[in-house]
Amino acid sequence: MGKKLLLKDIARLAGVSEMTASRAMRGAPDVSDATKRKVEDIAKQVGYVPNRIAGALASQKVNLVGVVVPSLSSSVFPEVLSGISAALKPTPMKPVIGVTGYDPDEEEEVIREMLSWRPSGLIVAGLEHGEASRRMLAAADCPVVEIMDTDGDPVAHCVGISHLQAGRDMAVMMLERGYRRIGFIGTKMPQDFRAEKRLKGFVEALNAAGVDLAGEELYAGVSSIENGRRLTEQLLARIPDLDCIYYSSDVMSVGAYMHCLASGMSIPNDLAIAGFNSLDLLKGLPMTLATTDAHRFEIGEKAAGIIIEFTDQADAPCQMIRLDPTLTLGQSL
Amino acid sequence: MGKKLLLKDIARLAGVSEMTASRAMRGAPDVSDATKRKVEDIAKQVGYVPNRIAGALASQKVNLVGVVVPSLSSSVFPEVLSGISAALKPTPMKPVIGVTGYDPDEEEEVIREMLSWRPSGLIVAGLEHGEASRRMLAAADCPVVEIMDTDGDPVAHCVGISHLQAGRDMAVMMLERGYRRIGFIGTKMPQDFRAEKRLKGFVEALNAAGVDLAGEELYAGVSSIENGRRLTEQLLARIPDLDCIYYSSDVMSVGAYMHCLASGMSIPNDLAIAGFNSLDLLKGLPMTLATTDAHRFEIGEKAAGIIIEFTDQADAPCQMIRLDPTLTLGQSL
DNA sequence: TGAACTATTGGTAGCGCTAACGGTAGCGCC
DNA sequence: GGCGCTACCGTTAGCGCTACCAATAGTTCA
Repeated sequence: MGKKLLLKDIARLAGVSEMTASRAMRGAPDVSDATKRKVEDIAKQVGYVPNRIAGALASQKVNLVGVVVPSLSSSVFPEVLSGISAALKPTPMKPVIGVTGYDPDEEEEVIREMLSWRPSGLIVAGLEHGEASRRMLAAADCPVVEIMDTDGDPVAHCVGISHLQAGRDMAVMMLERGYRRIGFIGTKMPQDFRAEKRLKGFVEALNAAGVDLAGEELYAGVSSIENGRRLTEQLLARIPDLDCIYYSSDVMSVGAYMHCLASGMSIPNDLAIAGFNSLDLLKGLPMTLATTDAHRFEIGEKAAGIIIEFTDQADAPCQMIRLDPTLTLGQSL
Repeated sequence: MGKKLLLKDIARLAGVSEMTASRAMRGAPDVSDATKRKVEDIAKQVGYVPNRIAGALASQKVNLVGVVVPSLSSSVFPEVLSGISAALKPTPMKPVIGVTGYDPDEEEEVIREMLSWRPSGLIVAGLEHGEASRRMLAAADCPVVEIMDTDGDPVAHCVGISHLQAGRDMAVMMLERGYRRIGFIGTKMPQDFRAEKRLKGFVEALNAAGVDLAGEELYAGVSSIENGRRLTEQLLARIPDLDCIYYSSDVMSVGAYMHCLASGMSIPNDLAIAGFNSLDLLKGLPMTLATTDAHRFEIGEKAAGIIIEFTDQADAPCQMIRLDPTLTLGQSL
């Protein structure tokens, strides 16, 4: 184990002042090439790793961007993260991930934790937060971006799609294709506000056409193929004449597909299905399933872009970027 | 935006010294309940968020555990993370995730970045690292745990399974079931050392029984159902008499299943398949597929346990925890 | 030649918080 | 009263680094 190398140690070894060593390490200007090389060589040789805690405190700069998401287990947020990473690549900033597990209290704690490190920016999924969380976000002295969703009242900048719209679009599409006995299956339902909004928009558009939602299964647990399959079976047992089901996630609609495969039902003749998110999972299936692309990568990219643009521009007017959900019909509708 | 509230501000507002306010905020002892409550109330009221950078520098304590993984897009590492989070729950430590994208240079940078924050511990996936990375890990003045894999020469503590063994076990199983024309399909193949080890053990055990690997597809891209399907088709086109294929991942074997569904092949009669990792993805399929459970959650738990156990016990002897890969036969072999 | 520059280096003073220790008050006890 | 407690609170001195200015040497130019 190391014996705690400090900047002053490598300064001494290099025969320069601490200040010069610091400049050399950071690639700051005003250091001769020779000195810089010497310092760097010595640092590498002895395995010096600068203490950023001290550096950050002294410079009042932390090149980290907090990213607060509810979950990493589906590929939804990892893809948003890819977008963020891609956009941050040419800058010195790095993303730091916090996971809330769809729990508002946990979210509050994660946000507090993030802000306590005084990041250069904060990206938070969703518009729904506890009172304390909202206050912290509003009072943060770094740019804050709320992502994924634009239906609501953002505290700060905002990049996302309208999930109400996504739900409406899907309803219209299903009605157009002639379905009338339509159901909905969702997971994480009290907690996943975006799925709830899709359902709301969906039902709204159905009603506008004089059609009622024929039935729904709302499940508190996670999305999975298994649950998709089980809940589909369950809903069909309750309401056998359904001709179409809208799922809160592609993972669930794949489960439905599996149910149909296993029980010999034909899609879309016996049952039409549609999911949400345009997950990779859908690619490679023998049949393409209807879904909606929420532009996750792009959301991440644009959110990071806002952080980059607004660093040290504290009270700039808040931006709102609304992307269009893109519906794919597939062969399942 | 806030006007930069400092501890001294809330101390003044509460009519106590900075030190007392600090103790109250942190729940340190030697503060009367009345004072503590007063300080906390004021802090909450004005929305004070402590500056942990300063706190960490002063106390030389950072309650963060770095976790360095190659990817978040499959559910492999998120589940390891769950295990880590679960184990850290009762402690004040929190995980911080770094993603390398299977790139050694990126890994070096991520490790350096992590260590520069002086975390309480570091968990790194894999045993293969660049020279500089190894040096940093060896010199780190916090416990370091390498996870997933035990076949190699750990720098530090180590928790994982033997992938050689996993490969061997699967070969033995396939031979037992009577397959002789056996192929392998893998992704991320030069970079994913663990998949490579499984292949090595697999081929070794086949050879030991006098059987040669009948063919293989090694693909540099990512695992996906789509790629599993495509590569299966490709391999079968090249070597039509294969009766069994071992995949580097369950995602890929599901792709194979899709290929069989789409082309009317019967599993395991026309083709037997097996994957790896016992992903959730497999649950809910009309047929259970052979796989091996690598105990990802448990690996995360045990790794975090080591960090907890060895904090401030710098030069303790390195532990090595080897879990047993658990093979599930399913209906596909 | 000397003033005015540029390029490079060093010293000083914190950044915002906490460890460590030093008080002070209140109590019980002999 | 004095001693030894316990409970609480304050003062001092940094943590390891960097911003900011001053200083020095080497050049250029009028």
